[in-house]
Amino acid sequence: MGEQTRYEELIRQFSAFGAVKREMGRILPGDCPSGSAAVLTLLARHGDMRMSRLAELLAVDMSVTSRHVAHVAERGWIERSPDPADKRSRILRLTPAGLTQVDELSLRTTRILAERLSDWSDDEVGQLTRLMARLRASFDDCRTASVAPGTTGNRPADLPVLEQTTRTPA
Amino acid sequence: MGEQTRYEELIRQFSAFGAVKREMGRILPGDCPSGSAAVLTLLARHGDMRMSRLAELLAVDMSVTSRHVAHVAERGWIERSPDPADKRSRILRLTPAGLTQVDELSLRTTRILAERLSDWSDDEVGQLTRLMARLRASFDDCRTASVAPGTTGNRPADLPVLEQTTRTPA
DNA sequence: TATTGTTATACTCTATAACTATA
DNA sequence: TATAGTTATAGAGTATAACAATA
Repeated sequence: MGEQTRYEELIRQFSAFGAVKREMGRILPGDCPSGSAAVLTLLARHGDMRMSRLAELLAVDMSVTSRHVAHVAERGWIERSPDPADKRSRILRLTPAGLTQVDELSLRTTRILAERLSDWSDDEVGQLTRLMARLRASFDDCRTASVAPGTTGNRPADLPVLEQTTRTPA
Repeated sequence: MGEQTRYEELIRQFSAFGAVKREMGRILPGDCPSGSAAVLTLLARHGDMRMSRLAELLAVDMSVTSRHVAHVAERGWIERSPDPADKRSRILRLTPAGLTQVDELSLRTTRILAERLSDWSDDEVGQLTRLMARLRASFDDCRTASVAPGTTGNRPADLPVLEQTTRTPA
């Protein structure tokens, strides 16, 4: 029973998180919605990559990735060059203009967080970051585990090996 | 510089949280999408209320609330009775069928969390819950603060007075 | 035959604005 | 005149399925 209640409270916070997400979205540049911002940010962090890898990092279907990528390509923020190793694939690369856009995004999001979380300690920000990373990992693990061994399921490839802190992954 | 990096990592987790949200959404009943589920859950938790109060708790525009409410009303999960005190308003109340639906939702969401978070300690679940609640409060506070004093901005009325733990709200 | 990527279609959530009824 | 709520419209994100090109 206590377990049930505990999860229900967590679920309520999941639902309420949408308000935070929307608030963050409001400060984005007009022609760079959250989908585009995610593409640019991941390319800046992980470097050049193929569509399929980006879809994996975004954890969305490749059709969705394709649309986001088309949007940022139209604005000159990325280039799509053919992959010499596999002519079906395209290599995505951030352009100088794209890098500028990434800096702008970083500036805006950092600014709003610094404002909203002004009374949070460094440790608290770190705790939330770590727990949310672990939450995603917990969901990813289950997904890959149920995809059937051998299949190319989505891996939590973005996770920079964050310590599991209190517990070992069993 | 370290502050910038810290926030950027948190933002990345915000973005990645969408995958968790979508995964949770997949296990909902076909005719009860997340918007409807949120309405039912809030009514079960807080009791009868008016549209405006529900919009406040959902932290979305009342036009959005109106649509969600219409959806659950069409399915017989809630009743809308006129407010004797103000004929413009309607009082929303969960029906027995609505309560059954809430139980079903609770069952499904609790089950998936118990599965995915099987290796989380009670303390870790509590920490994440508390930090996400505080995150929302931090964003809500700023919003009400900038709405201009006296205006009816959205209050964090859902927050069950969770302890601010490490720090006092200043 | 399987995989990479694109496109068409459809659904959900959201906000803005116009509108009705009541305060 | 201001507020509670509804509805119309538009924009963003996502998934499924059909399709093209290549492996």
